Amino acid sequence: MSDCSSCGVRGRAICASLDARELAELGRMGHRQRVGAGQTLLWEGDEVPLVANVLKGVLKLVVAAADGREQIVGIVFPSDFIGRPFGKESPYRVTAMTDAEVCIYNRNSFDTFAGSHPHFQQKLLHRTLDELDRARCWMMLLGRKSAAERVASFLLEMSERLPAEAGYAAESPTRFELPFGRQQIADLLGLTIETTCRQLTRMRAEGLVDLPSRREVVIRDRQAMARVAG
Amino acid sequence: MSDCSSCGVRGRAICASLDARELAELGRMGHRQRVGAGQTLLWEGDEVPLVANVLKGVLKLVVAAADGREQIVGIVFPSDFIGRPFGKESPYRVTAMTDAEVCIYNRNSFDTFAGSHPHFQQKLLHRTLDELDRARCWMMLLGRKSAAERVASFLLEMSERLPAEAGYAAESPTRFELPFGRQQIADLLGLTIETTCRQLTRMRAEGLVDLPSRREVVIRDRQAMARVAG
DNA sequence: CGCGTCCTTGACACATATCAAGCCAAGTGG
DNA sequence: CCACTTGGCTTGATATGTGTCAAGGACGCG
Repeated sequence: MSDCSSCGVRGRAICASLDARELAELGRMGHRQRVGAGQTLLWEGDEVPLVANVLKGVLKLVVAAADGREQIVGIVFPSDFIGRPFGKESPYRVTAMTDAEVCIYNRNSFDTFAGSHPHFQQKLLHRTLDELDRARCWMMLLGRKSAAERVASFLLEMSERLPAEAGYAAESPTRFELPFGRQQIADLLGLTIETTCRQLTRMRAEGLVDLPSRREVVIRDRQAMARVAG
Repeated sequence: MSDCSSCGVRGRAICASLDARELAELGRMGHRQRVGAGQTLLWEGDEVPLVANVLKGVLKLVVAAADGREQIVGIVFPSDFIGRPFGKESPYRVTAMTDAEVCIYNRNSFDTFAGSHPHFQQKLLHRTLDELDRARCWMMLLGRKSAAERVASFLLEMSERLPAEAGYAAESPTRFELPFGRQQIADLLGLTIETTCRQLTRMRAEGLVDLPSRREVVIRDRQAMARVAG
């Protein structure tokens, strides 16, 4: 059982639509859990019926082929929702990219709760629609964009979606720290690690970005970057 | 105002969750409309607030870049739902691939109706979740699969999703007619028309498929095809 | 029959993958 | 504090799959 009143994402997660009594009811059904970086919370085709809210950290949704190729099909941040409500098994793996903390619910109880709280379900629908839009834009990137365009698009999207860290400006920060390494950028962009790397090097050489350390990025010319993103 | 009782997809579309009284209410809000092949129902960034159900025909959802490159990010069949409820503009274009017929609703009225009919909204959520899963699997295809794998995956998916035409077996038909031409297959797979074409020719030469006419497909070796699909 | 559109095939170019080495930073143990 | 190791990153050389450009073929339609 979770103490929702102390929850860091209270107000941003789907739970925001609940009043005190409802929140208590849902809280009794869920519990917090830590997930270490690299640990997998949910396997594709998993029987385990669970859904969750992200409290802390960043997780990836991965579709893997039999031969080991991987494509990251989504990234979830604090206050985002994880899982496949309503009986279907998850078609993708959910793995933590950083140390994370999630609030887990049994899917059946969650489904029942959602079914009897329309406002809550509506929130879930909103989120799912937004996710769908994002996924579809990403399909354009994967299907039609060049390596340079992909990397530029990626950096711009990250600069907007990454939760502002302490010390960085909140709105469209120009400097941010990626929660993952080169291979994972490649898996996200549908490229190899080498191509990804070369593009980053080139962009640094051209003065578009600065890369102070492995995971830090400074966008030096946002406009030019947007032009490259296509 | 539509006559829902005579609707061809009554029972399969989201409206299936409604009783007679509710159906009448929704019916008063909607009206049928024909959309000719090639005609665009909805433009990306469109202000027109509408959503719709597909009654007949096949439509594509397209994301286009400034330079003309296009990526099809979804295909909708009869009983499928079109549009972006809850205030956001559609991020993609919706164009008919065949002569089609849709049942159109004003988005605001639709939102209000959905908000007050939880069962209906739940159906919408189910559909959206399914769409999202499908989109994510497609991302794997676009990001990581070879041309041969893409074409094979495409043919298999079409053989399952294409509404069975008269004269064809209903379940996973081996013979079917594509509702679109080579360029559109290419836009769907993130390939050029030439590459798509060559792969089809190769598969025919290898005896995997038969292509009796431009739009007809016969899968001759489903298992081998699945193996190629990766 | 002639015309237009879509499809197919071919030759070639090029972007990205692949293979292989080396580099760098952080950690570990002496 | 300094070798040494390790894992991730970067760079280079080369291969290859897919795109591009161009021509020809098939089909449908007036």
